[in-house]
Amino acid sequence: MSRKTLVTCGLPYANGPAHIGHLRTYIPADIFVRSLRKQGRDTVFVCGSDAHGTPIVINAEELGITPSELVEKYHDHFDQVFKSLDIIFDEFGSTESQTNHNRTIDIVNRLIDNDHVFLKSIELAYCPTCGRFLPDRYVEGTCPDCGATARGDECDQGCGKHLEPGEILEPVCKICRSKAEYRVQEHFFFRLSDFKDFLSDHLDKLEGTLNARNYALGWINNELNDWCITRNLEWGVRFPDHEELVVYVWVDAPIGYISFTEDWANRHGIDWKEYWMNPGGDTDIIHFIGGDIIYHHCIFWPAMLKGAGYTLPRAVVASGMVKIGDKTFSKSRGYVVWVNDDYLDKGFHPDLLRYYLASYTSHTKELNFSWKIFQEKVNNELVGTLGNFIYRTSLFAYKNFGAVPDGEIDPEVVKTIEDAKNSVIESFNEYEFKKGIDAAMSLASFGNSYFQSNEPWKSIKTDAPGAKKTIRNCLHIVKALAILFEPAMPKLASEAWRQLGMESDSELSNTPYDEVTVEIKAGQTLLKPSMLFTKIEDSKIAEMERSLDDRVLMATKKKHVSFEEFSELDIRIGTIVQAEPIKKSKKLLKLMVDLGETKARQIVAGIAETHNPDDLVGRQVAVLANMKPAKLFGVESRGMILAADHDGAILLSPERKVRAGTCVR
RNA sequence: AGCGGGGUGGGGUAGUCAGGACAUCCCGACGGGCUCAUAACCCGUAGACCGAUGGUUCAAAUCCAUCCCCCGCUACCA
Repeated sequence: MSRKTLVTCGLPYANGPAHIGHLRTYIPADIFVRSLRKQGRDTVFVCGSDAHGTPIVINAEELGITPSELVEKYHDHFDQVFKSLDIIFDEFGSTESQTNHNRTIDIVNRLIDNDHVFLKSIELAYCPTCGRFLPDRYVEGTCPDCGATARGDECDQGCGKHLEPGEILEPVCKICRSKAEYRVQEHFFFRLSDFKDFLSDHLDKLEGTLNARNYALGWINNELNDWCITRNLEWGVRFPDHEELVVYVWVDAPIGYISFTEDWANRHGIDWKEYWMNPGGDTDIIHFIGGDIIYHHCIFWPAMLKGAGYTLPRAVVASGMVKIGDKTFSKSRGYVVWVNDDYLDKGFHPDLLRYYLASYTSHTKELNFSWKIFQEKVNNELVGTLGNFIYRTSLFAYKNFGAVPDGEIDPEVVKTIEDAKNSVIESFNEYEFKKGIDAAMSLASFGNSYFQSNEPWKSIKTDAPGAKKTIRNCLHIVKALAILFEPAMPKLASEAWRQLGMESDSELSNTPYDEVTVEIKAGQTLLKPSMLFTKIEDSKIAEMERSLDDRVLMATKKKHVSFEEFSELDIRIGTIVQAEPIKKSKKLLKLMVDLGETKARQIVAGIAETHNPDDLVGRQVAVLANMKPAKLFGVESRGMILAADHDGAILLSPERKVRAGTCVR
């Protein structure tokens, strides 16, 4: 009896649509699952919506709907997107479900019973203006450790450390921007510090990608802070016996992995405990996640499972982030490619995106999305190499024979297919998706080469049996290609399979890898071949690039201002009378500027990288004189020097010398 | 300045954890071939002292140390 495998994907947060960054995790996970099944492994694949947490509450409030309605909307959206891309979960649930609530309560109770939870009074940020406690990401302030601006429950911009409520200094309410205050509250804590030795052990054995393990190992060398696991919120899973508290979203979210398995198992009359309450049993749990939630999956989650007596994951596979034009994805700045609006709705085939995302670079590396490279990969690799080989072979066979001709299968072909198969299996099993796809692609290259060197178009006129043999070999390779490419491109591989006259489409996904060694049946009727892959036109790519540019432009576009509003700005010409660097600062200069006032103004300007202080003295520049005074590097600045912003600062000067203090309008 | 991610032929990228013989693949350049195929495909040529320096080793892109540069976020770009 073979081992059972449970594969999970990090839960999409149900408060916004899917972008291609999400897919970096889900597509490889789906490839992995399909590949396991092709090896005959008993595999379950679950995922679901992350439904709780404050952002959903706030978002729903703004839309005038209930959190539940909002969650349902995006849950359906993700469900549709995943299906469109052939990412097929056995269960796609929601952490809002009753099963998840029950499971969460069970685990929390077990943690309490096992003495891993304690009560403590802490100070919590409370916004007097909004009239509510501000959990997590609605508090902004300073990280107590590194001094960077920290938001939410982690110092996301600075040291990356997880922060407890109340740790952030100088809290500000992010919703209304007013100053928050700390109030004392009683909350429950999970004693993570108890698990240090256990985690050290666990991480040693943890499989998956190195980025996940190394990141986590780095953490457990430091002090492990206990986690506050309750929040003052209405929306979420009620903490046992405490009506006013809800468990922290990072407690009930991963528990979704369990409850989704439960729901799936119950539907199929299977005991879910075989997967989750059977430590040391014959089940492997593998988590696919984005690189941004490694801490939660490698530290917090295993400790929780251990503390509650559940089965631990065997592997954590963390994907690299997706960027656009070297910029981090950002909705607000327009750097985003939506799966529906920008891809599927534009008529692109889902398999092309699957191929591109999985084969562009290593799974753990950053992927810089580019329409241009997407086009290159599709046109050269998919169309030029794979598509062309399949098409030239099928068409030649169909036109000349109408069926699979007879002829001996070449030992060289057998060997090459066997090697490709082994390489594909091994690579996918090691989460090396690019490597696996490249191995399959090199079989297509071999096919082209084989076709070319055997010249069946010549031999058919002089040596019919020779031509038949060549074509049967090529068709045999096509069959192997369909099988090997099915995990990465299920739809197109199935189409190739169908055109070969193999059994029905749906069966390709159940066809084991080993089928590649079974010789294609001579005499099998071939269907009229059609082109599987078509080139993407330059104009289409130009259109996509333009729409991305437009979005960035829209995002940075400023609103109209009235003349009155403009008049609020006091812009004047000033003469620089003194300039000196600010110590310890690379970019800043301290300037004294004559604005026609009795005393020169002290202004700090970020132009040190482009301008030499000595060259500035005597120059006239445009100055925003009523800029609110601020301290930079401890130096007061009372104004702002205006400059064109292009590869550094290009100062604005009047056409000819004017009196200092002359108004600009 | 802090944190994170990178520096491999003209562009992109593999290989770095487990060090080894001509450094991978895609594009681009150049030359040839072929015509079954989606001007495709096949063959060949040129092009990289693997960011720098030092170390470990019989052997380093790969391990160690130091440094430089680029990108992202943040900070002090007022």
